[in-house]
Amino acid sequence: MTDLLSVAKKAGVSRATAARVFSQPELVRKTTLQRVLAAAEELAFRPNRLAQQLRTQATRIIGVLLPDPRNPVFAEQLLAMELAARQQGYALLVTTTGYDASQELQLVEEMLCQRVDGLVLTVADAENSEVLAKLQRESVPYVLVYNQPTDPDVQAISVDNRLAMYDAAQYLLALGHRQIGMVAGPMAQSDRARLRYDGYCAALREHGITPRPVIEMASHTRASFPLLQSHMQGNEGLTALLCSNDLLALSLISDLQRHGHAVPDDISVIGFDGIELGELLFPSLCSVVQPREAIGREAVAVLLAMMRGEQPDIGKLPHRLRPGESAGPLQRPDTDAHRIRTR
Amino acid sequence: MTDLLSVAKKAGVSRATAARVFSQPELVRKTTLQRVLAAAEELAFRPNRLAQQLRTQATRIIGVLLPDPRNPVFAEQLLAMELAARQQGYALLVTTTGYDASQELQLVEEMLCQRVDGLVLTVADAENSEVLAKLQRESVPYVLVYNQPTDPDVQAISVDNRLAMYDAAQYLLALGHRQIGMVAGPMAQSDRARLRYDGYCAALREHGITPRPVIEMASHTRASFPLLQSHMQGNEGLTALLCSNDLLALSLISDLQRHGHAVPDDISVIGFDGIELGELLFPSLCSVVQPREAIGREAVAVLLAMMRGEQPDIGKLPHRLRPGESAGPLQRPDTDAHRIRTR
DNA sequence: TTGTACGCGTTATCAC
DNA sequence: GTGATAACGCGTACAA
Repeated sequence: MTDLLSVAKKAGVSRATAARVFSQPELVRKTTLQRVLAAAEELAFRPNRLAQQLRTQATRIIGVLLPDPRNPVFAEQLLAMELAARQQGYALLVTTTGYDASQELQLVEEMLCQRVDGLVLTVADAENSEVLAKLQRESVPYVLVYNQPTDPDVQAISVDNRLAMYDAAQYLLALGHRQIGMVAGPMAQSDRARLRYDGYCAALREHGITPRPVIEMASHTRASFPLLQSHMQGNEGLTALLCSNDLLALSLISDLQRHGHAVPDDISVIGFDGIELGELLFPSLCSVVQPREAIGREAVAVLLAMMRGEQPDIGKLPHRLRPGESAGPLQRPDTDAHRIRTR
Repeated sequence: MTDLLSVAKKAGVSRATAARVFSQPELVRKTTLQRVLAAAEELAFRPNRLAQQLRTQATRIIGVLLPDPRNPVFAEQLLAMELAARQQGYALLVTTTGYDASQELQLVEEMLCQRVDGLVLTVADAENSEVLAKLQRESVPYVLVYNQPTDPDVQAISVDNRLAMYDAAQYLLALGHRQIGMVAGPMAQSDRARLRYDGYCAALREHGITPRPVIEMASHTRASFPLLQSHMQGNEGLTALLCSNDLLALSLISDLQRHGHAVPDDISVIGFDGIELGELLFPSLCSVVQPREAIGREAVAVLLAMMRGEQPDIGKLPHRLRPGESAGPLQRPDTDAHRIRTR
């Protein structure tokens, strides 16, 4: 691959001049500029970013660590980040953890070796994370996304998870529901699921209702109907469910339907994240919407600001409850309800 | 950030020795090894991959270009690639095009500046693509994914799109359907959609049925019901639909349901891709499954083989038709059918 | 306006 | 076993 020196030779100038053509063209006489450009073209010169990066000690690469791109909430954020980053001349180095905290350290370490200019991370549990502990002692700027750590010193882009789920619970309460449960993936692995559970509890208590324990699924994104079944029977059977994320909610809804429960007539379901897909399905998914694109854009913006030495103090991003066909008013008990429905 | 030289000094050895500690530890006396390691630890030495890459002329980075990570088919492939790549010590530089061919060239160019060791691309249209034309003349190994170019010289990982859709159409024919349509996004932008349409046509012709023109949607992933409506009325109204991808199928199904058409009783729908989500919804999505994980893994494997100078001759990967609740046997016309269904 | 010369942090090829 | 030393390709202060 041709380098700057060959271009310089061909154009009959020094390497410095050739270099300037690309870095500070305004300092070069028009005619020589043309000559160099022509030579570069002819030799199919392609500037070597590795050398630039090594020389300038800046890569314009952002390291991204996320649990799983198959969850649309991350895919949507990723897309937004890539767009925002590119617009500022940054590229994305992407790694995935599969929600496995034990991989985080190693993956970040490798991105640091690559000298990424900054990191955007979604860790499993921000409260006790090796990675975060390590990054505290490093000088690389980093931003958490979706995580909501208690430590105010670490920059994090998220909604107010507690309040968001509180709002969702209030929504169900306003619809007349009293038997409300919450479904989540492995709680120990998710700081945000715990906050959301707090919000759920708070809302119920305000109405004099004793919150139920979380119905914990083995997977973050896939519900298991048998684990739910017992909670749905009898006088105190659930009439509404809050899910810690949309994928879980969707899989729950279809499982419910398959087992002859109508949504929302028999049971209302609310998700969390507000992924696009939810709007597009039938029944459409009622969900607590996190502004995923804004979160992605903001993550990049904040990171770039930090690189400039600024201290962007970020507040929580706004959530909103998106109504949907999956959540409706409490139905009066009606034993015939099932008969007229197909399946 | 400390470099090898500082470590060497601290350990009282030359830089060469310090370097050997990391590259060929067996060539270094145990005691000096320890000393260097200790010094490295103490100084928090982190090898600079940029320098390594510049020196060795190899980055162990794979450039990835894909349309949109929000489409699960790409997210699933991306995850598989990241895992496979990492296992071999490679990292992923990811860029997105939003199905916009005019961006492909520029994005690839930037990855080449970064000196990626290879490229994995899904282009809009492999048949007339600037990027591919350019890459022909470069020496970087690259692999197409999902694309199915006619040129046998360009490596591509895909299923046999034509045959796959042919099979799907046969499946519907076997279920008794005769009024079968195909829905797709912008055809001009998708080589694979065109092949799939060919398959659809072939199957219908075999049964003496005249294929219909594609029902073309403005978006690759979102159906518009009004565009479909006219095709569903009357004696020759459609009873089954093939979609060029799963997202389109899902949005179609929910639109149909919302407008009072039952799936599959009024109309059967088959998707293409076999995304996980399809299985998890209700009705579950009947779909032509592409082995997304295998495709991702294979893309990386083939690329690495090419880097080694091998010429991996790859055949098409197998597809399979996954039955699902969205496609069923043709129902005899029954004008009361709607009445007993809710909504 | 252009050229000279040094350094970014490695690896690799020699000698010793 | 270990140590000089030359690349890798570029940016940039400084001199001309």
